[in-house]
Amino acid sequence: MADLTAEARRQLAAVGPAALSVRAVARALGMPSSGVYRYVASRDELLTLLIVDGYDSLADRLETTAAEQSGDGPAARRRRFLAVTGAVWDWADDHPHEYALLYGTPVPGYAAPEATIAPVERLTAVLLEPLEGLRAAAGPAPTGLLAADAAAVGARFGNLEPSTVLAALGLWATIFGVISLHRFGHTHNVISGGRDWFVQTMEMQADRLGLDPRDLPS
Amino acid sequence: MADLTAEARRQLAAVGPAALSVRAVARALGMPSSGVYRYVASRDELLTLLIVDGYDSLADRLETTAAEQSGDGPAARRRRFLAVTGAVWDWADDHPHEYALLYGTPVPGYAAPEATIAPVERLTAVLLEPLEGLRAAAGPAPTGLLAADAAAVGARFGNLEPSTVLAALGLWATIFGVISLHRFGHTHNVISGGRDWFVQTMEMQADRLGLDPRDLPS
DNA sequence: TGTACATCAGTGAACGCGCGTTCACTGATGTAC
DNA sequence: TGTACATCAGTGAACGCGCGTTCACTGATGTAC
Repeated sequence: MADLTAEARRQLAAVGPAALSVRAVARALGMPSSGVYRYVASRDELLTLLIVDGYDSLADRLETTAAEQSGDGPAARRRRFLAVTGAVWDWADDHPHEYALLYGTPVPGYAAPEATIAPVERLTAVLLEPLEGLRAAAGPAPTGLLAADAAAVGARFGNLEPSTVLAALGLWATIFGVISLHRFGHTHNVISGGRDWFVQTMEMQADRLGLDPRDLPS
Repeated sequence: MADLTAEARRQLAAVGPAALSVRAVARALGMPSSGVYRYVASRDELLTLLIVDGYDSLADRLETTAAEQSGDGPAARRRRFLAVTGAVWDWADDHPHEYALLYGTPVPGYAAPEATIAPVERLTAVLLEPLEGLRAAAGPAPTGLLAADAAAVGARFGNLEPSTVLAALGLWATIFGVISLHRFGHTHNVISGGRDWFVQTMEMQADRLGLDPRDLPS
């Protein structure tokens, strides 16, 4: 079973989610294609396994990065914020097909299973943590339906204010927007240093969110 | 030929880019599958046609929206900015599969052809136009490799300052980040009113970019 | 310690499917003299 | 005005492919008495 997921991961990295086939995985395992069905009910279930696996891999990386940049002051929070967001970029760079599987076009007819909830929460938690306690300059409070959504998210993750949640949702979109535009080919002939763009955009976001800019190296 | 692209568009809207097949299009046209090859050299070329078509469709919509919101003052610019960005959301909402084709995972082994350059420039122009002349509060200037990129983009589209271009690139990422996260299923159980989120995020962006908030209806 | 039986990992053949693409062709339309 | 020829849109059969999935099975491993 471990061999199966390991091989599926390898195939995914090699050919991408769309071209991943049960038969190819079985072939690489030296097994008839039917053998895979002892472990997995369908191709969709195999993909689900890989999706959960991907979120876990990304969350692991971010948690490790956050732990390396621990500290309580505002400067440490800013440093951690930049390190963690940068780690998202780097993970996507190291795992382009996994990134596409998680954040690209969903496979048709596929509905995210419950199994993804837990690792996604880990992700959210580690991305939001540096923003805890922020109240200044985060921007306007959400209104309408969004106010309730923001309050719910804020309560679930470290008691963030609704205005901070709204700002954080914008940050969320910006992180994955920059990475997706880059990974999916929209920056060709526009931006030469993709990571520079990401980093400088994240610094802008840190300023916007009111993360302390003082006491930074260089 | 017009029938062909029209039918291909219809198929795309119905089944999505991944499932679009030469044979299905031919079938719908009451033609043997080989007939399509008189007009198109391969499935890839058909997809390219649809991509260019998609960009044109989106650019048309944005240009129309911009024209409806013409005017020169700062308030008009802000109104236009919000209308045009909102039109991106609405277009994606009306053409989910086209959106996925343009901004989702690229089809494997596919390289954007030159034919997409022109419509993408139209898009860029209409999105950047409301930002012309902005200098205040747009944020820091880009550094390193990105400075040259930003200068080039700024010169090509209405003489924007590098700092404005950097801010605009962040805007670009935010627009498509919000829409992609929403369209690709990441806001389930998080955000109930997708368009509200988009609109309020765009208002935040307008503030951030220094687009005049005065004189707005309500 | 030895036998009987159940469990379970893996086998191999087969199913039906739809796909992209090639190829030699037919028959109608249009043009040139 | 009439004939000869070229162009070209569309035809139909066939190619080889890899896919997901089912099904009845074999043979080894482990457990119970």
